[in-house]
Amino acid sequence: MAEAWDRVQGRLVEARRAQILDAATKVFAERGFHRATIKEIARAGGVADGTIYNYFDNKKDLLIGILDRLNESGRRGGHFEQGMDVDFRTFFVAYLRQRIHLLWPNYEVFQAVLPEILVDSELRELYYRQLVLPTLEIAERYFREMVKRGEMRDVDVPLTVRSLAGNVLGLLILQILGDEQIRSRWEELPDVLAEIVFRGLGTEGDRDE
Amino acid sequence: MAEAWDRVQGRLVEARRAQILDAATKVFAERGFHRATIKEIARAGGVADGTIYNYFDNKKDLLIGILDRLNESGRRGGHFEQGMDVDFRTFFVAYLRQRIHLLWPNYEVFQAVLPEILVDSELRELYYRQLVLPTLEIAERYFREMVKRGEMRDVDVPLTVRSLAGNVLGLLILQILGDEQIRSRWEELPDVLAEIVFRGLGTEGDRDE
Amino acid sequence: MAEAWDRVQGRLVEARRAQILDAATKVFAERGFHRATIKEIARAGGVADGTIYNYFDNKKDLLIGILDRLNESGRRGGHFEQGMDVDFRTFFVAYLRQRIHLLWPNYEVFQAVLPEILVDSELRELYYRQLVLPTLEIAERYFREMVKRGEMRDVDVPLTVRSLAGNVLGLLILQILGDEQIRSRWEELPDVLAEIVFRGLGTEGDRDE
Amino acid sequence: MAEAWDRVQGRLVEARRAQILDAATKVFAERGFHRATIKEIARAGGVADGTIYNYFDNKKDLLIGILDRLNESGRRGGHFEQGMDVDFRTFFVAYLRQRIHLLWPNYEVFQAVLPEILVDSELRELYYRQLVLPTLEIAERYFREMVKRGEMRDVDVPLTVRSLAGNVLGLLILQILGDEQIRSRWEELPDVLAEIVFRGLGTEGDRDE
DNA sequence: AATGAATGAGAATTCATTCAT
DNA sequence: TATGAATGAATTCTCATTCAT
Repeated sequence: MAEAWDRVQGRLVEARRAQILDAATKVFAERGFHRATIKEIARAGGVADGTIYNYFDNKKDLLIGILDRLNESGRRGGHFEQGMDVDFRTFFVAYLRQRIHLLWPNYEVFQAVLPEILVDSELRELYYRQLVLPTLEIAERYFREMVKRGEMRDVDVPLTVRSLAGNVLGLLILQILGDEQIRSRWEELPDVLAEIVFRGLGTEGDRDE
Repeated sequence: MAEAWDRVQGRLVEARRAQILDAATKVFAERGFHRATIKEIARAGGVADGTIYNYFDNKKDLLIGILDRLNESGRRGGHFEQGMDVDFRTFFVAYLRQRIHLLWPNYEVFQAVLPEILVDSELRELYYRQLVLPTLEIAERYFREMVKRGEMRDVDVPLTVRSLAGNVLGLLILQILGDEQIRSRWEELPDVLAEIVFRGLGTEGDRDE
Repeated sequence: MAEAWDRVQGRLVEARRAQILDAATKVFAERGFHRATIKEIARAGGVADGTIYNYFDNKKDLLIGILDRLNESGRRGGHFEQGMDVDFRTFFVAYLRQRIHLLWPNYEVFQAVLPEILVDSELRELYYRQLVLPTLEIAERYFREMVKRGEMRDVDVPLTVRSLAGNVLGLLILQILGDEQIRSRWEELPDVLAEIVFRGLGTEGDRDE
Repeated sequence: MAEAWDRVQGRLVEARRAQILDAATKVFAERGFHRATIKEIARAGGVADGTIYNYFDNKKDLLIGILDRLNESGRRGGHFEQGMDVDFRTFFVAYLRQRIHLLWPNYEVFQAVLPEILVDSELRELYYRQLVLPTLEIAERYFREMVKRGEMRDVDVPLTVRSLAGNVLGLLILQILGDEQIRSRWEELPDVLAEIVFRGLGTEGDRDE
């Protein structure tokens, strides 16, 4: 009995937390972390100011909450492990497509979270360790495997992986900055990136060096 | 006479503005725009709080001042126009190297400025229009010329250019996030990027499609 | 139920507003609008600084609040309409007495409010339109009626009315300036004013022109 | 020699003081004492901020300077002493006319000075003792003489004098408040006031009581 | 658990005054 | 004497957080 009650309670608490985090994400994205006020978030979430503090310790904790959800949704997204079976290029395009379709429709979450991450060393570490570094490491392992299998040239794996990750991150920022091309054509990005990465920019002559 | 005096005055004003902007850059990078207080900046710059307001209208104006300096130093940096004579790859690596050597030692300026840019639509537009878009457009013109000359494949110029710009921007952010690899090996980035872009990741087989 | 609660809330809000306005009136009168600080007003009202801003938008809004109360208390005061039945002089003295007994014990409110009104064009208009002009216009209508009825000479109604209003206003200012005679004998003012206005200063001879 | 030099110096100093006080009067009238800044006054007077402090101790001293000039110009204006020869009513109208023609064209000076006088007890006393009280006392003496000579009824001299002074003061304030009637018809005021004061408002019947 | 009024620390900004030139 | 840059005390206002109901 008590267990069942606890489970119901837990659900309610989770629902309320989610409701508040949704509101916080929205308001942070629109106004930025510092300009956003607890009052605004409370109103957006349909609760009272004080209620937020029943679920989160303080304002920054809301940001951490958003990061945690990002973390989870990242975990649920496709991973490099699944790409061991198909050939490299096929998988690479599929992975890029999946990532970009995960990021772009939610770029506001990043707009909400990234500025404060860049500014707060605690958040910076949290984000880097929990989200960025794991992804980089998985990619590195996958790339090394690909090199071993002869599906990829013997590139500098760490920097190459960072270049690719940075590429996506940088394009996301151009999107946030309001670039019209990216805003309207982001769905073409996976193919263009794959094209650059696999065929390079140069004409045939360049390949001979 | 009066002219000479005006010139001396102008120098003094410029020197004082620079002194304050240096301090602001430092403090913004360390603490973020919002956490940074005018008092801190004043102390860091060795002036009184009020003195800052003799040179800048308000706190945000300091950020705009930093952006303006960025704009100028960007103008002084090498440009694509200069690359019309040498072959594409040679120029590309040279250009990347120059850019990265301009950005990396000053990545704190970006750490100071970028978060607030992402959050403030006025700054966002200012930064995008004055710094990002012009660079993109010059690069596009250069790329089109290279395609016409047959030195580059007939790629999607706008998205390709944005991919490359985004790549650098994203790597800069990984640096800000504290990535150890980039922090210690950033000087190798131009060559690695060029390698990816010109030779691609794939083995010979990929090139035949 | 909800209604009842709203009513209770409304009462509490009104009480708190009144409490703050009382404090503001006191401090403004003692120190003047500009020298008065929010801190002083808060302390005088027994609330925290921030609480004031839960009830008023800004410092000037406090002054407007005081004016509004003045407006209301003015409305509750006796009016010329009530004087249509009795003869002119009887009513005039009664009206003067009532007005002066309303103003003098609260001359501090005017000391609080008038200086800033004279200086701020927005307040000036607010005060003139909401308090002065309506009174002048009602008086004008009444005077015209009295002229028509033959109870008053055919005087220049607008300027006469302004002269009488100005007379009271000017005496109030002499009171504020600390004039000892007025301070100690203000209760005699209605009769003295009526005497001047009805019998004039001159001896019988003057009346024949 | 030294004397002549001193005299020239004195003139220069007086001229500079006047120049600054003119500027201060203008700016105080436009913006009010507190909103007016030394910078504005300096600019309006064509001098540097610091120069003002070579002639006046502080900001309030500017106001006292304005009051002193008012005092002097008041002394130069016509006085009750001159009215001993002509009959009361003739003199009264002439005096009112002269006063009003002195005050109205310079009502801005009062707008500059009065609000702060009402608020600052030191200025209040200064103004009252140096300007108001002397005038009241001279008028009282004159009125008593008129009563003695049988040219005036045996009125309550102190309050009557204050009523008349207050009348003018109050009308001046209605002018400052922007009353259209007074603004456009102020030149008629002396006659209207005299009419009220000498003939009263009532019809013949009232005079018999 | 939810509420939202009250709190007061903290920050940006203003501006009278000083003083080195 | 005139200047005007520098100063920093003082003030308004904001808003995260608390807590009595």
